[in-house]
Amino acid sequence: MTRNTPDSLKEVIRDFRRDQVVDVARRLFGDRGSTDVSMDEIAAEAGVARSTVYVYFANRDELLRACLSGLHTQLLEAIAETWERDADPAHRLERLIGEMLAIVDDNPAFFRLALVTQGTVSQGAEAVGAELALIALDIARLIRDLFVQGVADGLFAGRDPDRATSLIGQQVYGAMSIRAAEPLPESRTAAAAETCAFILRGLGT
Amino acid sequence: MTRNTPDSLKEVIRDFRRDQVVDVARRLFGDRGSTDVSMDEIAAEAGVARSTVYVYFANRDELLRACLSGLHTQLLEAIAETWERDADPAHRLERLIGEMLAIVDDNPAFFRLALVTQGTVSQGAEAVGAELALIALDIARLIRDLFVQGVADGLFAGRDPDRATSLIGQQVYGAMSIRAAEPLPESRTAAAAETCAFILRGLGT
DNA sequence: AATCCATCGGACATGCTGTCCGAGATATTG
DNA sequence: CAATATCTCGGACAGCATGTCCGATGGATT
Repeated sequence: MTRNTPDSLKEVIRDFRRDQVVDVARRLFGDRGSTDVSMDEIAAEAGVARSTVYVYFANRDELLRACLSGLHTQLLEAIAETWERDADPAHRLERLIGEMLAIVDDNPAFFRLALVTQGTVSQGAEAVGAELALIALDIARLIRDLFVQGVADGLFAGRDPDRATSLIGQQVYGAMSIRAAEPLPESRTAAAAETCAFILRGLGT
Repeated sequence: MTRNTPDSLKEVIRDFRRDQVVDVARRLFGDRGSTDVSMDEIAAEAGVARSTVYVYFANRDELLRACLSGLHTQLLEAIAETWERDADPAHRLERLIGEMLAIVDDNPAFFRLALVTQGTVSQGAEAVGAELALIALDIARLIRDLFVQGVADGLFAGRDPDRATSLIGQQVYGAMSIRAAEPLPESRTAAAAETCAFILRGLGT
């Protein structure tokens, strides 16, 4: 048992330390565009001993998972912020796409990495895959709600919401992936508008 | 210099041996849904010594590249076969999408792997990325031609072909990626028809 | 002053990659 | 048959990374 420090404070400290390492790792992964960074290097860059990293993360995969988890919250926060501000489905869709693309632009290399890791490329990335699946689920839910509302508003033609969600999701997913791979992507707002218009035409009344 | 065997024959033999190993590797990668298979294992499964594998492939990455290269030719052959058979752009598009999805269905795990590797997840996967980029370029060219022809036929609204290609590519890319991740994808022809119809509406006149 | 605790730094076992080389098998050629 | 070229094998080896472990250190608490 801890003598003096209450457990809650201990957890705060722990989280702080973890974040410290995660930030460094994410930067290195992103810079290099690859998870191929040794734990030695991460530890050195973070200014801690390698063994200390293992105090906070059971292994490499858990560290990677923590990096992606940050992406998740970052995305959800960005969307939530603008979600309530505009009730019009068309605008919401455009905003949603814009925010997603913003995440990509924020760190293309790391995003590419995120997509990549989903497919389980390196050893035991199931945990990472699960993390990504959560994000995808959240987004899919948002898109589905948006579509249903759009149908009610007469913006979209009435069809199976799940199929529509799938089509929209495909387009957005593709747009993000391709943007992440592009060396010099076009203007984000233009790209978002274009993609949004395409979807509206494709599913419109 | 070779005494008896002509160089061309030597190359045939070499290619045959290479294919032998590539087939095994592709199967193992696919089965496991990960490139995390040791060279030992691949060699053992192929029934050759590990050192022999290194006679035919300089390193792991080259082996991986060879695996993806097979995917490339497989895809191009499948498309070429049906490409000339139908001149109508709408049908061509549906065929194209159908063929792409067929590739995915053929070995979802390996295709996921291919997508994944593109992003350079493991050490020195630039070569692999280049291989994938070639495929993407080929497909993009096909799509672009298709679009231009479609505009001439009055099927598509006239707009910047590059942007249109990008939008179509995004949709197809997304459809493939998501299908590869789906445990139980819907009927391939239905999916292809749906995606094609969506694109036609989105870009139609 | 005594004690706790996070961190350090390094040793260690394990596993994989890529290199190298001698031994043996096989087929070709004179 | 004998000589030779060529392929493959199997194992040794160095290098590097991961993950575990533990004694030493130094700062903070009581």
